[in-house]
Amino acid sequence: MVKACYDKNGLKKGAWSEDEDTKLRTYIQRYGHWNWGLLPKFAGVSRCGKSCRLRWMNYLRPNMKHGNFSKEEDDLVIDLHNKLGNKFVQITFYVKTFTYMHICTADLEKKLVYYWARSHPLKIWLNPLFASIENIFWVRHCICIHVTYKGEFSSEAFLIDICSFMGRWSRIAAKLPGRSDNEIKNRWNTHLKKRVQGDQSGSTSLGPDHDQANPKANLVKETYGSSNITAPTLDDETAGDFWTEPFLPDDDIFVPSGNYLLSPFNFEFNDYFNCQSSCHDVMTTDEFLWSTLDTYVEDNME
DNA sequence: AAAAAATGCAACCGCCATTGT
DNA sequence: GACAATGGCGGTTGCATTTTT
Repeated sequence: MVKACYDKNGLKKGAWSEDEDTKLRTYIQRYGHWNWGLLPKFAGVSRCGKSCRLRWMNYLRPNMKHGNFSKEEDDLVIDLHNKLGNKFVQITFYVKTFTYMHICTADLEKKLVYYWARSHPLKIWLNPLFASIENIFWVRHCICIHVTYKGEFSSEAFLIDICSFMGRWSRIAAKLPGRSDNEIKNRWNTHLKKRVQGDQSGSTSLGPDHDQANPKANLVKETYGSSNITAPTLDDETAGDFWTEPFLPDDDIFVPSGNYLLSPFNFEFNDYFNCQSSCHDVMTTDEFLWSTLDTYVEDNME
C-alpha cells in the first residue's frame, strides 16, 4: 500500500489512486487540458498541475502501451538514440527577426514566426546582391523560407523542421506510438544502455574525430562532414548582421538550383553531404514541399 | 523461509524555454 | 526589455517488486 504524502500546500504527492486517475481522465476527455495549473481544481484532483500533466502524458493518454518493449521497439530506441545522442541545438539558418517581420503576409504567420525566432534566432547567410527572401511562412511544424536568386531567375525553398529542436526522448517517443518519453528514458537507462555498452566494449563506434568534451563540435562535424561548407555558429559575432557571407561552399560541388527541400537536421540532410549523388532524389522532392504547402493553404484559407 | 541486494519504473525536482503582459 | 506564469525536458529519487544469498 502506497502511503499518501502531501506537500506544503496540502497537495497530494506520490502514486496515483484509481479514483484520481478516473477523475483526471474523465475531465480531460470531456474538456481537454486547457490549463494544467487550473485543471486539477476543476477536475477535483488534489494535485499540482505538473503532476496531473505528467500522469496524463505518461500513463492516462489514450492508446498508451504499457509493459515490456518488443525487440523491434528496443532496436528502434537504440538506433534513434545513437543518431540523436545529443539534443540538437545547432542552428544552420539564421534570419534577423525584424528583417522578415514585414515580409510575412498573414498576422498569424507573423506571430508564430516571431515567437519562435525570438528564442531560436534564425539567420540566413545570404548575399543581397545575389539573392533575396521572397517569403517566409509557417507550414505545420516547419518554417518555410523562400529565396529568389537575382539574375538567375531561380529560387529555392528551405523548409526548417521545428521538431529538430525537440528534446531527445520526445523525438524518439514520436517514432514509437504508445510510448511516452519518460518510459523510453527509463527503458534506456535500465536496459538498453547496458546492452549497448556491452556491445561496444572493446570497440568504439565513435569516429576518430569524436570529441567527447565537445558534443556540439561533433554535431557540426557530423552535420557538415568533410565538405568545405562553413558551419555558422551561434557565438559568431557577425551573426548579428543579416547581410553576411552567402551560405555557399567554397567549391562548386554544392551549387543550389531549383527548389530544394532542406531540413537541416534530418538524416537525409546529413546523408546528403556524405553521399550527394545517392541522396539527391531525397533532397529535391519538390512535390513533397509543394504538396505540404498545398495542405497548409487548404487548412488555413477559407 | 527470511533477509539482503538488485532491479524497474512512476513520479518528482530543478532548470530552462515559451508565451503573455 | 523585464517580468511572471506556464509548459516541457532531462536527470534523479524513492519505493514496490523480484532475485539472490
